[in-house]
Amino acid sequence: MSEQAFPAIAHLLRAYTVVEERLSGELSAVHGLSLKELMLLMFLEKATAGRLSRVELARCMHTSASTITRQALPLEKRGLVGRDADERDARLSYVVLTPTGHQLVEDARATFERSSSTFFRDRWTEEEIAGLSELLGRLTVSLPGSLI
Amino acid sequence: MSEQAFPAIAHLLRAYTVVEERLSGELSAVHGLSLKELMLLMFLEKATAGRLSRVELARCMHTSASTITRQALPLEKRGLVGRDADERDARLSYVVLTPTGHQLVEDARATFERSSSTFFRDRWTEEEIAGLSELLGRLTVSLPGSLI
DNA sequence: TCGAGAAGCTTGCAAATGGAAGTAAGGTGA
DNA sequence: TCACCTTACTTCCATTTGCAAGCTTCTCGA
Repeated sequence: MSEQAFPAIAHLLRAYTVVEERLSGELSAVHGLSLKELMLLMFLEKATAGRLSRVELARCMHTSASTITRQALPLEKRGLVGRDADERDARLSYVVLTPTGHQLVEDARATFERSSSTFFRDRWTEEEIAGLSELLGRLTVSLPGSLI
Repeated sequence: MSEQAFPAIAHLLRAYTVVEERLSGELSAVHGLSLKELMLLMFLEKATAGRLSRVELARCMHTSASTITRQALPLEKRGLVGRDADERDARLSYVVLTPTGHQLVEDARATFERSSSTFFRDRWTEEEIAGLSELLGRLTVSLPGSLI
């Protein structure tokens, strides 16, 4: 059993709350999007044809299907996503990125990137940031839902 | 602006959801505690005299005072924490760890440590885990609420 | 001493979320 | 073909949480 695992995980939990707080505030102020809404849109952008079924989205976001149903509703009302039916399987209803949504993702991603880099402004070399990214990526390498 | 900041933060967000999911499940099954409840108890254990006021706890947990009020209630009913008044300031009501609570924290911390180490079971050297811990610690070094 | 403002805590209300249940549709084996 | 099961999605209910409002107590300056 690792000696360093506990402090590493404890730091991860604390780092998350801080990162989530700052990113959410910035995104909400600049684009009127919550962090989770942007994540949803970015998963759509990354998907082929810019669309995913609701269960696929739930798996990407590590959340429940009912949450996706409700998170997509306000995005649909804002015209950022649409609703596509599958020709073969009438159970499926895809969430599809609209051109408006695509544009907003591009803008919000820039905000995300700018805000992300502020966490590392002081005393971080590019190699250290890349190292952190690589280590964190290894923690989740086998799981669905990567945006990278 | 850093090139690697975005992937690093994206990985951090994803790693958190996975870690939180597994830790919460394990702690809930073994000790009937949520992850946040255990964090609260561990902050008390770390504090001098095993007690903190509700606003101090809120700052440690990066949450609101009302949340602390409500999170402490079930712990109080289970006899894990008690309620202490301040002799000087009648506004303050400390949350104080009971002997029962202290024992449970010890047990649950062992579960936490064992579960934490499972994330690193494959292909991680002790140096890499320590490196990840150090980098994540640097992200939050200036903020309150460290358990380390 | 007294009044204004700040601080600590609790409560009411609204929003987000997960799980269970319900509905509709697809797949499968006899 | 047709029961039976599974899957996708939605809705209901309970839980968690933050913010605003309210109450009590403390502090500070006139």
